[in-house]
Amino acid sequence: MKNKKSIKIENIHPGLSVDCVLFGFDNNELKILLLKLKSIEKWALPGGFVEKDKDVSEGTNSVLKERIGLENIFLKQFYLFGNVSRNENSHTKLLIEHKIISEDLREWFQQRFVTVGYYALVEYSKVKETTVDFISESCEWHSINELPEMILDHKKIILKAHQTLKKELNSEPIGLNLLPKQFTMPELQALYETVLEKKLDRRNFSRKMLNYRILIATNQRRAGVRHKAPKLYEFDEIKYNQAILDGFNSVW
Amino acid sequence: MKNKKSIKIENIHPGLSVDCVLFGFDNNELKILLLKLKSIEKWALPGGFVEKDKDVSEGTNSVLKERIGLENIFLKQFYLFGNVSRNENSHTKLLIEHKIISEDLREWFQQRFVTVGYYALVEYSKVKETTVDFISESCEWHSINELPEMILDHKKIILKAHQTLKKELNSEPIGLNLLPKQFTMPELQALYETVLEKKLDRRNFSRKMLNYRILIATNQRRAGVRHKAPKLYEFDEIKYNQAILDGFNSVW
DNA sequence: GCAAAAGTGTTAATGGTACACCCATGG
DNA sequence: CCATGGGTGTACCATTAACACTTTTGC
Repeated sequence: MKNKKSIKIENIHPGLSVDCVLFGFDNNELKILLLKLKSIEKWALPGGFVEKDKDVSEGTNSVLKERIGLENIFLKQFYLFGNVSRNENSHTKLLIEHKIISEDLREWFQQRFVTVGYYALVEYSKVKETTVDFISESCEWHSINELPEMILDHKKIILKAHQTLKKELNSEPIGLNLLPKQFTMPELQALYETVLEKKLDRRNFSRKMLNYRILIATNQRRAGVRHKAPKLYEFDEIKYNQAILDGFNSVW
Repeated sequence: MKNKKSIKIENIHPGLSVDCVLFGFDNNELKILLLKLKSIEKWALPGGFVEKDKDVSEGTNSVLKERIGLENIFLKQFYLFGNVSRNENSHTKLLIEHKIISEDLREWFQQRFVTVGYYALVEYSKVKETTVDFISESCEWHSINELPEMILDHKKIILKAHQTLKKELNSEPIGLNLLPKQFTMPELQALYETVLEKKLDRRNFSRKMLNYRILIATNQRRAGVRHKAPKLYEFDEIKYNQAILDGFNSVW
Protein backbone atom coordinates (compact mmCIF):
# COMPACT_ATOMS: atom_id res chain seq x y z
CA MET A 1 0.00 0.00 0.00
CA LYS A 2 2.79 2.42 0.84
CA ASN A 3 5.98 3.09 -1.02
CA LYS A 4 8.70 3.49 1.58
CA LYS A 5 8.05 1.57 4.79
CA SER A 6 5.43 -0.63 3.17
CA ILE A 7 2.48 -1.27 5.47
CA LYS A 8 1.11 -4.78 5.44
CA ILE A 9 -2.64 -5.07 5.19
CA GLU A 10 -2.65 -7.55 8.05
CA ASN A 11 -1.68 -4.66 10.30
CA ILE A 12 -4.43 -2.38 9.12
CA HIS A 13 -7.71 -2.03 10.91
CA PRO A 14 -10.21 -3.75 8.60
CA GLY A 15 -13.15 -1.95 7.05
CA LEU A 16 -12.13 1.42 8.41
CA SER A 17 -10.73 4.41 6.58
CA VAL A 18 -10.25 8.06 7.40
CA ASP A 19 -10.78 11.08 5.19
CA CYS A 20 -9.58 14.60 5.85
CA VAL A 21 -11.27 17.77 4.69
CA LEU A 22 -8.58 20.44 4.79
CA PHE A 23 -10.02 23.92 4.55
CA GLY A 24 -7.94 26.78 3.26
CA PHE A 25 -8.83 30.37 2.54
CA ASP A 26 -7.51 32.25 -0.46
CA ASN A 27 -8.75 34.93 -2.79
CA ASN A 28 -11.93 35.20 -0.75
CA GLU A 29 -12.76 31.62 -1.45
CA LEU A 30 -13.01 28.62 0.80
CA LYS A 31 -10.82 25.91 -0.66
CA ILE A 32 -10.35 22.22 -0.07
CA LEU A 33 -7.12 20.32 -0.58
CA LEU A 34 -7.67 17.45 -2.99
CA LEU A 35 -5.55 14.74 -4.52
CA LYS A 36 -5.78 13.81 -8.18
CA LEU A 37 -5.59 10.06 -8.51
CA LYS A 38 -3.29 8.55 -11.09
CA SER A 39 -4.90 7.21 -14.27
CA ILE A 40 -8.44 8.08 -13.16
CA GLU A 41 -10.12 11.36 -13.91
CA LYS A 42 -11.28 11.71 -10.35
CA TRP A 43 -10.16 13.50 -7.25
CA ALA A 44 -10.15 12.36 -3.66
CA LEU A 45 -9.83 13.70 -0.16
CA PRO A 46 -6.51 12.91 1.45
CA GLY A 47 -7.25 9.84 3.50
CA GLY A 48 -6.18 6.33 4.18
CA PHE A 49 -6.15 3.60 6.73
CA VAL A 50 -5.34 3.20 10.38
CA GLU A 51 -2.93 0.62 11.72
CA LYS A 52 -4.32 -1.80 14.26
CA ASP A 53 -2.02 -0.63 16.99
CA LYS A 54 -2.60 3.09 16.50
CA ASP A 55 -5.31 5.37 17.82
CA VAL A 56 -7.59 6.54 15.04
CA SER A 57 -6.68 10.19 15.55
CA GLU A 58 -2.99 9.38 15.54
CA GLY A 59 -3.43 7.24 12.44
CA THR A 60 -5.18 10.11 10.72
CA ASN A 61 -2.24 12.38 11.38
CA SER A 62 0.12 9.77 9.96
CA VAL A 63 -2.03 9.51 6.88
CA LEU A 64 -1.70 13.23 6.23
CA LYS A 65 2.01 13.12 6.76
CA GLU A 66 2.50 10.19 4.43
CA ARG A 67 0.15 11.30 1.70
CA ILE A 68 0.84 14.99 1.44
CA GLY A 69 3.72 15.69 3.80
CA LEU A 70 1.75 17.75 6.30
CA GLU A 71 2.49 17.41 9.99
CA ASN A 72 0.98 18.61 13.25
CA ILE A 73 -2.38 19.59 11.87
CA PHE A 74 -5.11 20.05 14.44
CA LEU A 75 -7.76 17.67 13.20
CA LYS A 76 -11.32 17.56 14.37
CA GLN A 77 -13.38 14.43 14.02
CA PHE A 78 -16.85 15.28 12.75
CA TYR A 79 -18.70 12.21 11.55
CA LEU A 80 -18.56 8.53 10.76
CA PHE A 81 -19.93 7.76 7.31
CA GLY A 82 -21.29 4.27 7.56
CA ASN A 83 -23.80 3.73 4.80
CA VAL A 84 -23.45 0.60 2.75
CA SER A 85 -24.13 2.55 -0.40
CA ARG A 86 -20.94 4.56 -0.04
CA ASN A 87 -18.91 1.56 -1.22
CA GLU A 88 -18.42 1.28 -4.91
CA ASN A 89 -16.51 -1.59 -6.32
CA SER A 90 -16.06 0.00 -9.68
CA HIS A 91 -13.52 2.17 -7.95
CA THR A 92 -11.41 -0.79 -6.86
CA LYS A 93 -11.67 -2.26 -10.35
CA LEU A 94 -10.22 0.87 -11.88
CA LEU A 95 -7.38 0.97 -9.37
CA ILE A 96 -6.46 -2.58 -10.27
CA GLU A 97 -6.83 -2.09 -14.03
CA HIS A 98 -4.47 0.82 -13.87
CA LYS A 99 -2.10 -1.16 -11.69
CA ILE A 100 -2.27 1.38 -8.89
CA ILE A 101 -2.95 -1.48 -6.55
CA SER A 102 -2.09 -5.09 -7.24
CA GLU A 103 -4.56 -7.83 -8.06
CA ASP A 104 -4.06 -9.69 -4.79
CA LEU A 105 -5.41 -6.72 -2.87
CA ARG A 106 -8.69 -6.85 -4.74
CA GLU A 107 -10.56 -8.70 -2.06
CA TRP A 108 -9.24 -6.50 0.70
CA PHE A 109 -10.23 -3.35 -1.15
CA GLN A 110 -13.64 -4.68 -1.95
CA GLN A 111 -14.64 -5.21 1.65
CA ARG A 112 -17.18 -2.77 2.94
CA PHE A 113 -15.61 0.32 4.48
CA VAL A 114 -16.85 2.90 6.91
CA THR A 115 -14.89 6.13 7.00
CA VAL A 116 -14.28 8.68 9.72
CA GLY A 117 -14.35 12.28 8.59
CA TYR A 118 -11.91 14.78 10.05
CA TYR A 119 -11.52 18.39 9.17
CA ALA A 120 -8.85 20.97 9.77
CA LEU A 121 -8.23 24.60 9.01
CA VAL A 122 -4.87 25.20 7.44
CA GLU A 123 -3.07 28.29 6.31
CA TYR A 124 -3.27 28.30 2.55
CA SER A 125 0.19 29.66 1.87
CA LYS A 126 1.87 27.05 4.04
CA VAL A 127 0.72 24.19 1.87
CA LYS A 128 2.58 25.01 -1.30
CA GLU A 129 5.28 22.43 -1.57
CA THR A 130 3.40 19.36 -0.53
CA THR A 131 4.64 16.00 -1.62
CA VAL A 132 2.24 13.40 -2.91
CA ASP A 133 2.35 9.67 -2.51
CA PHE A 134 2.52 7.10 -5.28
CA ILE A 135 -1.20 6.73 -5.89
CA SER A 136 -1.76 10.42 -6.53
CA GLU A 137 -0.35 12.52 -9.31
CA SER A 138 -0.97 15.93 -7.81
CA CYS A 139 -2.32 17.79 -4.86
CA GLU A 140 -4.25 21.00 -5.37
CA TRP A 141 -6.61 23.41 -3.73
CA HIS A 142 -10.11 23.54 -5.18
CA SER A 143 -12.78 26.07 -4.45
CA ILE A 144 -15.59 24.46 -2.49
CA ASN A 145 -17.96 25.93 -5.06
CA GLU A 146 -16.26 24.29 -8.01
CA LEU A 147 -15.35 20.81 -6.96
CA PRO A 148 -14.14 18.41 -9.65
CA GLU A 149 -15.47 14.89 -10.12
CA MET A 150 -14.71 13.00 -6.93
CA ILE A 151 -14.60 9.36 -5.90
CA LEU A 152 -17.17 7.65 -3.71
CA ASP A 153 -19.08 9.95 -1.38
CA HIS A 154 -16.29 12.49 -0.97
CA LYS A 155 -18.48 15.38 -2.03
CA LYS A 156 -20.97 14.50 0.68
CA ILE A 157 -18.16 14.35 3.20
CA ILE A 158 -17.06 17.84 2.23
CA LEU A 159 -20.63 19.13 2.48
CA LYS A 160 -21.03 17.70 5.96
CA ALA A 161 -17.69 19.15 7.06
CA HIS A 162 -18.76 22.56 5.81
CA GLN A 163 -22.10 22.32 7.63
CA THR A 164 -20.33 21.35 10.83
CA LEU A 165 -17.89 24.22 10.48
CA LYS A 166 -20.71 26.72 9.96
CA LYS A 167 -22.50 25.49 13.04
CA GLU A 168 -19.37 25.67 15.15
CA LEU A 169 -18.99 29.34 14.27
CA ASN A 170 -21.87 30.00 16.63
CA SER A 171 -19.82 28.95 19.61
CA GLU A 172 -16.20 29.24 18.56
CA PRO A 173 -13.99 31.71 16.78
CA ILE A 174 -12.29 30.87 13.53
CA GLY A 175 -9.28 32.31 11.81
CA LEU A 176 -6.15 31.12 13.55
CA ASN A 177 -4.39 28.67 11.19
CA LEU A 178 -6.58 29.89 8.37
CA LEU A 179 -5.21 33.41 8.06
CA PRO A 180 -1.61 34.60 8.08
CA LYS A 181 -0.22 35.79 11.40
CA GLN A 182 -1.23 39.36 10.72
CA PHE A 183 -4.49 40.26 9.05
CA THR A 184 -6.93 43.11 8.75
CA MET A 185 -10.45 43.24 10.10
CA PRO A 186 -11.93 43.22 6.58
CA GLU A 187 -9.90 40.12 5.80
CA LEU A 188 -11.20 38.36 8.87
CA GLN A 189 -14.69 39.41 7.92
CA ALA A 190 -14.24 38.08 4.41
CA LEU A 191 -13.30 34.73 5.93
CA TYR A 192 -16.45 34.67 8.02
CA GLU A 193 -18.58 35.70 5.08
CA THR A 194 -17.08 33.00 2.93
CA VAL A 195 -17.57 30.24 5.46
CA LEU A 196 -21.08 31.37 6.32
CA GLU A 197 -21.98 32.17 2.73
CA LYS A 198 -23.61 35.44 3.68
CA LYS A 199 -22.77 39.13 3.91
CA LEU A 200 -22.19 40.75 7.30
CA ASP A 201 -22.28 44.36 8.36
CA ARG A 202 -18.74 45.73 8.44
CA ARG A 203 -19.21 47.91 11.52
CA ASN A 204 -21.12 45.42 13.60
CA PHE A 205 -18.69 42.66 12.69
CA SER A 206 -15.72 44.65 13.88
CA ARG A 207 -17.32 45.56 17.19
CA LYS A 208 -18.47 42.03 17.88
CA MET A 209 -15.06 40.60 17.06
CA LEU A 210 -13.26 43.06 19.28
CA ASN A 211 -15.66 42.28 22.12
CA TYR A 212 -14.57 38.66 22.04
CA ARG A 213 -11.19 39.94 23.24
CA ILE A 214 -9.19 37.45 21.25
CA LEU A 215 -7.55 40.00 18.94
CA ILE A 216 -4.43 42.05 19.48
CA ALA A 217 -4.31 45.31 17.55
CA THR A 218 -0.82 45.98 16.24
CA ASN A 219 0.12 49.55 15.49
CA GLN A 220 0.92 48.68 11.92
CA ARG A 221 -1.30 49.08 8.92
CA ARG A 222 -1.57 47.30 5.61
CA ALA A 223 -0.03 49.84 3.20
CA GLY A 224 -0.18 50.08 -0.57
CA VAL A 225 -3.94 50.11 -0.92
CA ARG A 226 -5.65 52.95 -2.73
CA HIS A 227 -7.75 53.87 0.25
CA LYS A 228 -7.34 54.28 3.96
CA ALA A 229 -4.81 51.72 5.18
CA PRO A 230 -6.46 49.14 7.43
CA LYS A 231 -5.04 48.16 10.80
CA LEU A 232 -3.29 44.86 11.22
CA TYR A 233 -4.41 42.49 13.93
CA GLU A 234 -3.07 39.28 15.37
CA PHE A 235 -4.84 36.63 17.39
CA ASP A 236 -4.06 36.46 21.06
CA GLU A 237 -3.37 32.75 20.89
CA ILE A 238 -3.81 32.15 24.60
CA LYS A 239 -7.22 33.76 24.65
CA TYR A 240 -8.15 32.31 21.29
CA ASN A 241 -7.48 28.79 22.46
CA GLN A 242 -9.27 29.45 25.71
CA ALA A 243 -12.28 30.64 23.71
CA ILE A 244 -12.21 27.42 21.69
CA LEU A 245 -12.33 25.46 24.93
CA ASP A 246 -14.89 27.57 26.77
CA GLY A 247 -17.10 28.43 23.84
CA PHE A 248 -18.82 31.70 23.05
CA ASN A 249 -22.45 32.65 23.31
CA SER A 250 -23.59 30.05 25.75
CA VAL A 251 -27.28 30.70 26.28
CA TRP A 252 -27.94 28.85 29.51
CA MET B 1 -23.64 -14.30 18.81
CA LYS B 2 -27.41 -14.00 18.84
CA ASN B 3 -29.98 -16.35 20.19
CA LYS B 4 -32.83 -16.43 17.72
CA LYS B 5 -31.76 -15.71 14.17
CA SER B 6 -28.12 -16.32 14.99
CA ILE B 7 -25.85 -13.87 13.24
CA LYS B 8 -22.67 -15.30 11.82
CA ILE B 9 -19.52 -13.40 12.57
CA GLU B 10 -18.55 -13.60 8.91
CA ASN B 11 -21.43 -11.24 8.21
CA ILE B 12 -20.43 -8.71 10.81
CA HIS B 13 -18.37 -5.65 10.03
CA PRO B 14 -14.99 -6.38 11.61
CA GLY B 15 -13.48 -4.22 14.33
CA LEU B 16 -16.54 -2.03 14.64
CA SER B 17 -19.09 -1.84 17.39
CA VAL B 18 -21.79 0.62 18.38
CA ASP B 19 -22.80 1.77 21.84
CA CYS B 20 -25.95 3.63 22.77
CA VAL B 21 -26.31 6.10 25.59
CA LEU B 22 -30.03 6.25 26.31
CA PHE B 23 -30.94 9.21 28.46
CA GLY B 24 -34.04 9.19 30.58
CA PHE B 25 -35.38 11.65 33.10
CA ASP B 26 -37.01 10.60 36.34
CA ASN B 27 -37.24 11.92 39.84
CA ASN B 28 -35.27 14.99 38.80
CA GLU B 29 -32.34 12.87 37.82
CA LEU B 30 -30.74 12.17 34.49
CA LYS B 31 -30.58 8.44 34.05
CA ILE B 32 -28.87 6.08 31.66
CA LEU B 33 -30.15 2.69 30.60
CA LEU B 34 -27.59 0.01 31.37
CA LEU B 35 -27.34 -3.72 31.00
CA LYS B 36 -25.96 -5.94 33.71
CA LEU B 37 -23.80 -8.63 32.14
CA LYS B 38 -24.24 -12.22 33.20
CA SER B 39 -21.61 -13.63 35.56
CA ILE B 40 -19.57 -10.44 35.65
CA GLU B 41 -20.09 -7.71 38.17
CA LYS B 42 -20.03 -5.06 35.51
CA TRP B 43 -22.54 -3.09 33.54
CA ALA B 44 -22.49 -2.08 29.90
CA LEU B 45 -24.15 0.31 27.50
CA PRO B 46 -26.55 -1.41 25.17
CA GLY B 47 -24.53 -1.94 22.05
CA GLY B 48 -23.40 -4.47 19.56
CA PHE B 49 -22.23 -5.01 16.06
CA VAL B 50 -23.25 -3.98 12.59
CA GLU B 51 -23.84 -6.40 9.77
CA LYS B 52 -21.75 -5.91 6.67
CA ASP B 53 -24.75 -5.20 4.50
CA LYS B 54 -26.41 -2.72 6.82
CA ASP B 55 -25.90 1.00 7.27
CA VAL B 56 -24.32 1.76 10.62
CA SER B 57 -27.29 3.79 11.79
CA GLU B 58 -29.70 1.07 10.76
CA GLY B 59 -27.54 -1.54 12.46
CA THR B 60 -27.58 0.51 15.63
CA ASN B 61 -31.35 0.51 15.64
CA SER B 62 -31.39 -3.24 15.18
CA VAL B 63 -28.99 -3.64 18.08
CA LEU B 64 -31.36 -1.76 20.38
CA LYS B 65 -34.30 -3.78 19.21
CA GLU B 66 -32.51 -7.09 19.70
CA ARG B 67 -30.85 -6.29 22.99
CA ILE B 68 -33.56 -4.48 24.87
CA GLY B 69 -36.62 -4.60 22.68
CA LEU B 70 -36.77 -0.90 21.89
CA GLU B 71 -37.80 0.23 18.45
CA ASN B 72 -37.92 3.47 16.51
CA ILE B 73 -35.63 5.44 18.76
CA PHE B 74 -34.21 8.61 17.25
CA LEU B 75 -30.50 8.07 17.63
CA LYS B 76 -27.86 10.69 17.20
CA GLN B 77 -24.31 9.75 16.36
CA PHE B 78 -21.89 11.76 18.46
CA TYR B 79 -18.39 10.32 18.34
CA LEU B 80 -16.16 7.50 17.19
CA PHE B 81 -14.03 6.16 20.01
CA GLY B 82 -10.93 4.87 18.34
CA ASN B 83 -8.16 4.67 20.90
CA VAL B 84 -6.19 1.46 21.07
CA SER B 85 -6.25 1.59 24.83
CA ARG B 86 -10.02 1.14 24.94
CA ASN B 87 -9.61 -2.54 24.13
CA GLU B 88 -9.18 -4.81 27.08
CA ASN B 89 -8.71 -8.48 26.54
CA SER B 90 -9.41 -9.34 30.13
CA HIS B 91 -13.00 -8.65 29.24
CA THR B 92 -13.07 -11.27 26.50
CA LYS B 93 -11.37 -13.75 28.83
CA LEU B 94 -14.11 -13.35 31.40
CA LEU B 95 -16.83 -13.78 28.78
CA ILE B 96 -15.25 -17.06 27.68
CA GLU B 97 -14.59 -18.31 31.21
CA HIS B 98 -18.21 -17.79 32.05
CA LYS B 99 -19.25 -19.43 28.80
CA ILE B 100 -21.14 -16.36 27.67
CA ILE B 101 -19.31 -16.63 24.40
CA SER B 102 -17.70 -19.78 23.08
CA GLU B 103 -13.97 -20.46 22.90
CA ASP B 104 -13.83 -20.35 19.11
CA LEU B 105 -14.90 -16.73 19.13
CA ARG B 106 -11.93 -15.74 21.26
CA GLU B 107 -9.83 -14.50 18.40
CA TRP B 108 -12.68 -12.56 16.86
CA PHE B 109 -13.49 -10.86 20.15
CA GLN B 110 -9.87 -10.04 20.81
CA GLN B 111 -9.42 -8.05 17.65
CA ARG B 112 -9.12 -4.34 18.17
CA PHE B 113 -12.47 -2.55 18.07
CA VAL B 114 -13.47 1.02 17.46
CA THR B 115 -16.95 1.96 18.61
CA VAL B 116 -19.42 4.54 17.40
CA GLY B 117 -21.31 6.34 20.12
CA TYR B 118 -24.98 7.17 19.64
CA TYR B 119 -27.29 8.83 22.10
CA ALA B 120 -31.03 9.17 22.36
CA LEU B 121 -33.53 10.75 24.66
CA VAL B 122 -36.28 8.38 25.68
CA GLU B 123 -39.30 8.72 27.84
CA TYR B 124 -38.49 7.03 31.10
CA SER B 125 -41.89 5.50 31.72
CA LYS B 126 -42.03 3.89 28.30
CA VAL B 127 -39.04 1.69 28.98
CA LYS B 128 -40.38 -0.43 31.78
CA GLU B 129 -40.91 -3.82 30.26
CA THR B 130 -37.79 -4.14 28.22
CA THR B 131 -36.57 -7.56 27.32
CA VAL B 132 -32.91 -8.44 27.57
CA ASP B 133 -30.86 -10.70 25.40
CA PHE B 134 -28.95 -13.78 26.49
CA ILE B 135 -25.71 -12.12 27.50
CA SER B 136 -27.38 -9.71 29.93
CA GLU B 137 -29.24 -10.56 33.08
CA SER B 138 -31.05 -7.28 33.57
CA CYS B 139 -31.64 -3.86 32.17
CA GLU B 140 -31.95 -0.90 34.52
CA TRP B 141 -31.86 2.84 34.68
CA HIS B 142 -28.93 4.30 36.62
CA SER B 143 -28.48 7.87 37.71
CA ILE B 144 -25.67 9.47 35.75
CA ASN B 145 -24.23 10.56 39.06
CA GLU B 146 -24.06 7.07 40.51
CA LEU B 147 -22.88 4.82 37.76
CA PRO B 148 -21.91 1.27 38.67
CA GLU B 149 -18.69 -0.42 37.60
CA MET B 150 -18.71 -0.52 33.82
CA ILE B 151 -16.84 -2.42 31.16
CA LEU B 152 -14.18 -0.94 28.90
CA ASP B 153 -14.48 2.83 28.38
CA HIS B 154 -18.23 2.98 28.74
CA LYS B 155 -18.07 5.62 31.45
CA LYS B 156 -16.07 7.85 29.14
CA ILE B 157 -18.62 7.31 26.42
CA ILE B 158 -21.40 8.42 28.76
CA LEU B 159 -19.41 11.48 29.79
CA LYS B 160 -18.86 12.50 26.19
CA ALA B 161 -22.53 11.96 25.37
CA HIS B 162 -23.51 14.18 28.28
CA GLN B 163 -21.07 16.90 27.19
CA THR B 164 -22.44 16.77 23.68
CA LEU B 165 -26.01 16.99 24.94
CA LYS B 166 -25.20 20.02 27.09
CA LYS B 167 -23.61 21.78 24.18
CA GLU B 168 -26.53 21.06 21.90
CA LEU B 169 -28.87 22.73 24.36
CA ASN B 170 -27.41 26.02 23.17
CA SER B 171 -28.89 25.57 19.76
CA GLU B 172 -31.72 23.09 20.13
CA PRO B 173 -34.62 22.48 22.47
CA ILE B 174 -34.89 19.35 24.54
CA GLY B 175 -37.80 17.63 26.18
CA LEU B 176 -39.85 15.86 23.55
CA ASN B 177 -39.35 12.11 24.08
CA LEU B 178 -37.88 12.81 27.48
CA LEU B 179 -40.99 14.11 29.20
CA PRO B 180 -44.53 12.74 29.10
CA LYS B 181 -46.90 14.30 26.57
CA GLN B 182 -48.12 16.87 29.06
CA PHE B 183 -45.82 18.55 31.51
CA THR B 184 -45.57 21.70 33.58
CA MET B 185 -43.12 24.52 33.13
CA PRO B 186 -41.33 23.67 36.40
CA GLU B 187 -40.94 20.11 35.20
CA LEU B 188 -39.41 21.26 31.95
CA GLN B 189 -37.14 23.55 33.90
CA ALA B 190 -36.08 20.69 36.18
CA LEU B 191 -35.08 18.74 33.09
CA TYR B 192 -32.93 21.61 31.83
CA GLU B 193 -31.37 22.11 35.22
CA THR B 194 -30.57 18.43 35.49
CA VAL B 195 -28.97 18.19 32.10
CA LEU B 196 -27.06 21.42 32.53
CA GLU B 197 -26.19 20.72 36.15
CA LYS B 198 -27.05 24.25 37.18
CA LYS B 199 -29.94 26.22 38.64
CA LEU B 200 -31.94 28.55 36.42
CA ASP B 201 -34.23 31.42 37.27
CA ARG B 202 -37.82 30.22 37.26
CA ARG B 203 -39.33 33.37 35.77
CA ASN B 204 -36.72 33.94 33.11
CA PHE B 205 -36.77 30.30 32.11
CA SER B 206 -40.49 30.40 31.51
CA ARG B 207 -40.35 33.54 29.41
CA LYS B 208 -37.48 32.30 27.30
CA MET B 209 -39.12 28.96 26.71
CA LEU B 210 -42.39 30.54 25.67
CA ASN B 211 -40.54 32.85 23.32
CA TYR B 212 -39.21 29.85 21.43
CA ARG B 213 -42.83 29.25 20.41
CA ILE B 214 -42.58 25.49 20.55
CA LEU B 215 -44.98 25.03 23.46
CA ILE B 216 -48.74 24.75 23.42
CA ALA B 217 -50.44 25.81 26.63
CA THR B 218 -53.34 23.54 27.45
CA ASN B 219 -56.09 24.90 29.64
CA GLN B 220 -55.56 22.13 32.14
CA ARG B 221 -53.56 22.27 35.33
CA ARG B 222 -51.71 19.67 37.34
CA ALA B 223 -53.98 19.20 40.37
CA GLY B 224 -53.34 17.63 43.73
CA VAL B 225 -50.38 19.72 44.74
CA ARG B 226 -50.46 21.71 47.93
CA HIS B 227 -49.90 25.03 46.19
CA LYS B 228 -51.15 26.78 43.11
CA ALA B 229 -51.77 24.19 40.41
CA PRO B 230 -49.29 24.63 37.54
CA LYS B 231 -50.42 24.80 33.92
CA LEU B 232 -49.88 21.85 31.66
CA TYR B 233 -48.06 22.32 28.38
CA GLU B 234 -47.44 20.15 25.36
CA PHE B 235 -44.82 20.49 22.68
CA ASP B 236 -45.96 21.71 19.31
CA GLU B 237 -44.28 18.83 17.54
CA ILE B 238 -44.20 20.51 14.15
CA LYS B 239 -42.51 23.61 15.49
CA TYR B 240 -40.33 21.58 17.85
CA ASN B 241 -38.94 19.51 15.02
CA GLN B 242 -38.50 22.57 12.88
CA ALA B 243 -36.51 24.15 15.71
CA ILE B 244 -34.29 21.07 15.87
CA LEU B 245 -33.58 21.47 12.17
CA ASP B 246 -33.16 25.24 12.06
CA GLY B 247 -31.45 25.69 15.39
CA PHE B 248 -31.92 28.42 17.96
CA ASN B 249 -29.71 31.31 18.86
CA SER B 250 -27.69 31.55 15.74
CA VAL B 251 -25.29 34.41 16.25
CA TRP B 252 -24.27 35.23 12.68
C1' DG C 1 -10.56 66.12 -6.05
C1' DC C 2 -12.65 61.76 -6.38
C1' DA C 3 -13.73 57.00 -5.68
C1' DA C 4 -13.13 53.35 -2.56
C1' DA C 5 -12.84 51.39 1.54
C1' DA C 6 -11.51 51.99 6.52
C1' DG C 7 -12.63 53.92 11.04
C1' DT C 8 -15.94 55.80 14.42
C1' DG C 9 -20.52 56.95 16.32
C1' DT C 10 -25.59 56.87 17.22
C1' DT C 11 -30.02 55.17 17.94
C1' DA C 12 -33.88 52.01 18.54
C1' DA C 13 -35.22 47.46 19.41
C1' DT C 14 -34.42 43.32 21.49
C1' DG C 15 -33.27 40.09 24.89
C1' DG C 16 -31.12 38.84 29.38
C1' DT C 17 -30.69 39.49 34.52
C1' DA C 18 -32.35 40.25 38.75
C1' DC C 19 -35.54 41.16 41.17
C1' DA C 20 -40.80 42.00 43.84
C1' DC C 21 -45.36 41.00 44.27
C1' DC C 22 -49.61 38.46 44.12
C1' DC C 23 -52.22 33.96 43.65
C1' DA C 24 -53.92 29.30 44.50
C1' DT C 25 -53.71 25.09 47.15
C1' DG C 26 -53.50 21.46 50.90
C1' DG C 27 -52.76 20.82 55.40
C1' DC D 1 -54.11 30.96 57.87
C1' DC D 2 -49.82 29.80 56.42
C1' DA D 3 -46.12 27.66 53.97
C1' DT D 4 -45.10 26.43 49.39
C1' DG D 5 -44.47 27.00 44.97
C1' DG D 6 -46.82 28.98 40.57
C1' DG D 7 -47.88 33.15 37.67
C1' DT D 8 -47.00 37.87 36.21
C1' DG D 9 -44.58 42.32 35.96
C1' DT D 10 -40.83 45.63 35.83
C1' DA D 11 -36.50 48.15 35.73
C1' DC D 12 -31.86 47.93 34.24
C1' DC D 13 -28.31 46.56 31.42
C1' DA D 14 -25.89 44.45 27.39
C1' DT D 15 -26.15 43.22 22.77
C1' DT D 16 -27.80 43.59 18.06
C1' DA D 17 -29.33 45.78 13.84
C1' DA D 18 -29.49 49.45 10.98
C1' DC D 19 -27.93 53.23 9.97
C1' DA D 20 -24.58 58.29 8.85
C1' DC D 21 -20.60 60.59 8.90
C1' DT D 22 -15.55 61.27 8.67
C1' DT D 23 -10.80 59.79 7.29
C1' DT D 24 -7.14 58.17 4.47
C1' DT D 25 -5.21 56.59 0.30
C1' DG D 26 -3.85 56.08 -4.90
C1' DC D 27 -4.80 57.70 -9.04
